[in-house]
Amino acid sequence: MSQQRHGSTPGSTGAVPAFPDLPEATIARLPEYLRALHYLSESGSDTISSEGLATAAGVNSAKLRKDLSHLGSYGTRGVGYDVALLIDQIEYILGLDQRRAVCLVGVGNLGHALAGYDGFASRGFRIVALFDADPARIGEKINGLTVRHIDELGRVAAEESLAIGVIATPASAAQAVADDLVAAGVTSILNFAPCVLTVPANVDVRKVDLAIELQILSFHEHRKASLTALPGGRSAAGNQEAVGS
Amino acid sequence: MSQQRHGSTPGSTGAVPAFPDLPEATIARLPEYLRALHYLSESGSDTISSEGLATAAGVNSAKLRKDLSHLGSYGTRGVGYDVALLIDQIEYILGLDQRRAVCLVGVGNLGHALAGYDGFASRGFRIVALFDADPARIGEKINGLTVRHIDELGRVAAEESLAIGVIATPASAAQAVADDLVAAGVTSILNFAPCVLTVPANVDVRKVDLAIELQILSFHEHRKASLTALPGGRSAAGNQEAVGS
DNA sequence: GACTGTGAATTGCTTCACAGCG
DNA sequence: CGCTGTGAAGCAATTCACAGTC
Repeated sequence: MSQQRHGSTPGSTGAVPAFPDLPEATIARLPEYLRALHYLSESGSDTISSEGLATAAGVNSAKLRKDLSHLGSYGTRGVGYDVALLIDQIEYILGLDQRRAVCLVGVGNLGHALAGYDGFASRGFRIVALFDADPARIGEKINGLTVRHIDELGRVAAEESLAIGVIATPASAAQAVADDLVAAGVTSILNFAPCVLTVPANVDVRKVDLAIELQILSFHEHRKASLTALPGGRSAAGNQEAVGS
Repeated sequence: MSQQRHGSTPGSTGAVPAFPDLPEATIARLPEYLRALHYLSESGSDTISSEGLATAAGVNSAKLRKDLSHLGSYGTRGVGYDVALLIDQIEYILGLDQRRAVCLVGVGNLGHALAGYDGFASRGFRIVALFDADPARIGEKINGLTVRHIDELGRVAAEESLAIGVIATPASAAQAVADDLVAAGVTSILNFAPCVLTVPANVDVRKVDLAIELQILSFHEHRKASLTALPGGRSAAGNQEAVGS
């Protein structure tokens, strides 16, 4: 797949494709651009302007251009971006061409839904194993995968070169599961349990807390209500915010 | 991203408790502080230092103190914060004392899980209605609620003073559902569908895209892999990031 | 002495505005 | 002429460091 130069690390001797040093905020938006690009691609667009792509991704065009400029120069002045080329570039940067193996721990209410979510498979990931600690759940089949006991994690991780784990257990179990994942060599964790995880410095954790998202909206409701109660009732708009840090 | 400030309008005459003008970043962290405080409260702590609370919430103490200072002065120098008092304050600011009514549209795979998620009920919300467009799903009972046809949304919204809606439909249906919600008077939307929604300026949208979270982790995996392949193998740590904008 | 609250310094992100290219 | 790529300006969030308070 792609060749690639830019963003060489200070001491890089240039043999290995040095990894571009992207701002976190940009990284968090690349997946959204990718989604928009796939959509445009399916709609038959071969090229797209920064303005058009920005609209499809819900950002403004200056931000989009700056973000993409960090990846290198993949646009054509006077024309726009080549949709297919940009898709390849972003997928390469995100490491999606590798179809990473993901395991899911905790097959309760939410875990069940995640195990059956086809968005993972269609967007670059393979769920390769489901784990739970509850004996009653072991052996259950979900979407072609059998739920195994958490003790088997180490063995499966070795076989599948698991790098990403998803935690969908209750908060009380999450830290122990995170420890198990780390011990099994997992270096990225997506945590749905409402708690903070402690992990070694080389492990990345992202947290999604559904109640927190609602609470943030609740704040804005509260604010809007108190504003309309006031004299200068401006139409007072907050708007589309995407999750990401 | 929300453009546009909140907070007291220039001419506010101050009769109504003017709404504090909090930075977005602070707002997004308040729910996490609240969760940590409830945890500490259950563990029997009556007071907590900024250091202790920061650790429990996964942030550093300077940030926490600055965040809380925006709410007013609820700490005692030399001692720390009163846990119960701070819980009340944050719940008030977030508008959680009102136990807001929430409806959920789309009772598929993910919607099912959300409907059954007790974290909503336990953290300030009442799910009061479930909707779907698929006739086969109408009438189904989940967690004591009956799935209704989306056409009933307007009537239910009026009865329950619905302000928040959750969209868990496929992307193809999401915009139409958003339009219906807006028409029914909903002014805050939590969107799980992988697409950008267009809504009036007074409506807030937050988006959660599960595949995007994994893709961000995938990027970090890719980066870590390419770094360890390089000479100066720094221990290269990114770490705990919470979702929020 | 311990710990909060906060100005000042810093870092990072976004937006502007335009030069440069196709 | 249209549109990208980017320095420079502007803004927001984080961190520092310490004065103020209990």
